[in-house]
Amino acid sequence: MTRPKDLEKLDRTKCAAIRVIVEKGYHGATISQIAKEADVSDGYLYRHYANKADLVQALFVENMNRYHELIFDSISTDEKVGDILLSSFNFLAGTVAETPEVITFIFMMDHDHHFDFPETVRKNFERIGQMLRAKGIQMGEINNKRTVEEVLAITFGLPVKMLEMRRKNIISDDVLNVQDIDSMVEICLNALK
Amino acid sequence: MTRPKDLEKLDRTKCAAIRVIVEKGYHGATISQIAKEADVSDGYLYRHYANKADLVQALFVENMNRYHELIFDSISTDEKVGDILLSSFNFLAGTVAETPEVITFIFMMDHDHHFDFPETVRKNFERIGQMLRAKGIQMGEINNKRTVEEVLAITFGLPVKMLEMRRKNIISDDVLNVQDIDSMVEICLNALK
Amino acid sequence: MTRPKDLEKLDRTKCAAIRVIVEKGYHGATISQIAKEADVSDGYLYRHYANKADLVQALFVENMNRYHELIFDSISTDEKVGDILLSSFNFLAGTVAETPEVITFIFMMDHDHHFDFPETVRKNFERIGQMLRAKGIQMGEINNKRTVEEVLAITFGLPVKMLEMRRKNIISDDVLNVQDIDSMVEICLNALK
Amino acid sequence: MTRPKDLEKLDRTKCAAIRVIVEKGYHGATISQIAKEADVSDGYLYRHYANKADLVQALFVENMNRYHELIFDSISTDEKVGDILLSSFNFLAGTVAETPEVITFIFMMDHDHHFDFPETVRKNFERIGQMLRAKGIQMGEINNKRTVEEVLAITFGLPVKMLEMRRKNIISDDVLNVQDIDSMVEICLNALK
DNA sequence: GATGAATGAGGCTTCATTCAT
DNA sequence: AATGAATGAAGCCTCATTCAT
Repeated sequence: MTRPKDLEKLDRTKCAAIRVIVEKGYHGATISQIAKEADVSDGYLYRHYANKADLVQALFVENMNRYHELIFDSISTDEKVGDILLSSFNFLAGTVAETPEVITFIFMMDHDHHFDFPETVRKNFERIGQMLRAKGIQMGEINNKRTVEEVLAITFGLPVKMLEMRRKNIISDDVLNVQDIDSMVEICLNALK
Repeated sequence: MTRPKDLEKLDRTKCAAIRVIVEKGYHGATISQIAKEADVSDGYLYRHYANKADLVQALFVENMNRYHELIFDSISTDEKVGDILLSSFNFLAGTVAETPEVITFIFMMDHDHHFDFPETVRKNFERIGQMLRAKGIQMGEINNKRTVEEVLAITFGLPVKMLEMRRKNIISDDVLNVQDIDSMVEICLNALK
Repeated sequence: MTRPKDLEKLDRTKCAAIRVIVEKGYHGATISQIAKEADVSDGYLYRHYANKADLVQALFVENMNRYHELIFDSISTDEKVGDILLSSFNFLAGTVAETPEVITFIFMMDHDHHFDFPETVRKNFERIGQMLRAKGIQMGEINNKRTVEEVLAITFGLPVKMLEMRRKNIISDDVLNVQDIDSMVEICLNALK
Repeated sequence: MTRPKDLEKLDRTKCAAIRVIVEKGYHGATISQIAKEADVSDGYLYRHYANKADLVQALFVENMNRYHELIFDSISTDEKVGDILLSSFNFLAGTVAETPEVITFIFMMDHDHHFDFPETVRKNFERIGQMLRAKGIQMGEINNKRTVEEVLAITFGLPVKMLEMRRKNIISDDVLNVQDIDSMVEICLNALK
């Protein structure tokens, strides 16, 4: 698509898109409302994304990549899986604190059965699962009975689910604190054994 | 009193609704297609449900209640949390085998941020969480540091996430077998400690 | 598409469609304006035609078939090509007098390079050309050097062009009279020799 | 004074415009695509033509004038209508061979009911019709019963129709050869008698 | 009760045109 | 003069909902 002349304008649009999608859902969010909230014309969106689906895909990939880069970094520097989980959960908690819409947006798309999950993101997930499992087994943190699938469900799916439950106020609606994060790490490490 | 003939008709409609919603998503599913698949008129749906959202709510509540009843039964008869989890996972696996759409439907609605989660279902979840936690602590299966929220995330959210990952073929696409279920029980019990 | 309950309503819509298309052109004509002129909802059109292009195709086929049926009838009853041409031109002139939009509509579509000319209509044209040529050669009215293509250009294209020139007021804007028709027959017969 | 460089640029634009319009139709052709194909900016077009309609008008007039000049030349030098028709058809056939888009473009505009036919072109046509008729009657080639309208329909409309039928592959899709041209002259002369 | 034809608001998307650079 | 990013009006089409039969 077209290279934006005004980067701030495109950023405004991306934020507005995520905000509106989180508020109204993928189908509930309209291009017009996103444009309006970003103080941009409807047509502007189509100069940067081919269509609504493409816009959402791009936002998803961009934000997932940010998270996956952090995980890859952590995997390459940290010795123990516990430390990697700590980095991961801190990142998630930090994002929840700063831009909660972004995390919710990721959750929404991740759980939307009709969202076309991008292959690159899927591949990164698989690699992370394999690397975590290998390192965990080596360091005695993961039972080698655990499959890659289970490792991912425990280390990504479970925390995500807990954040989502918070957001939905199913039980409590407090913000995540340090103790919550330690608790999540402990739970995950237990589950992996 | 509903006549048998009519009950069969309504059942056809419910099944068609779940089938179409799972296939196309909430917004992708149209009243016309549901009616067509059920061999029923569009108007018929509006004689039983106020509107599309109401139809989905009713289907969700009906199916969740079926599951919650089983859990309540299990809680009142089984001694250990491990046995309750086994019942729960067997029920889920059985439903996946018989009518996979139903489980997928539940997942979809549970994760749809814009689905108006029914209060009765929420209440049941909370009670189940409290009862499981109490029993688990009493039987030495659950660390009393675990909150109700965490107990629910571990015993319901995690297995659900794993079933969903299977369905999405993130890592593997085999059907759940006995070993998978035992594995899930083990993971959950570990996580609860 | 759906069988109409109200035939008069569908007719109103067809007439309005042709009227608006002739007035504004295919692209200039909007579904909304057609619906408005027919005193019908926008959605009504989509219950009978898949989309705008389909609507136009259907109208074209319907009207061309009416003309082609007359020609086939005339071919099977009349001895001479001159008589067939007379029938044809009288039909065209009659239609111009009663519902001039219909003829103009046909002309417009026939000359629109981007109109997807229906195969059935094309086939009928080809058959008519072959039959006319055969009969004309047999009756000594057509030089057997004339190809089917030329016969069609002379017997259909030329009169159509003349009607169109009238409509465009290139030279004169009178209505066609008996003398004009005789003149057209004479010109065509000369050209075919 | 326009600079050579700029003239070449404008020519590129004109050719691209005709090419794209022929390929996509008037409404299907977008200013952006024309500009892109001409390797020119969108805005450039608006520095030479007031708007899209004006661009098309100008292209039409320019090309029609080229044709009409030839006809006027031929009328002033050739004795017989048959020779003028030969010149005309040779010119048309030559253009079809060299730049078929130009002829198709003329056809398209000539038959587009919503193209605002330029008065100057209309006037030239009328004059040509009158001159041809006068000369034809004087030389015994045209029956004086033929109106100007008919003369034009026969000498311009009919050949144009035949070229168009070729292009549409209604019957045959060969290129025009010398024999076809002779045939067209013969048909026209017959029709004029 | 049941039907399904009809409605029309509202969504996505296109593209001629403008104007700051 | 030339550019091309940005605009926003307007079009096509969908589909939840209604209501006369």
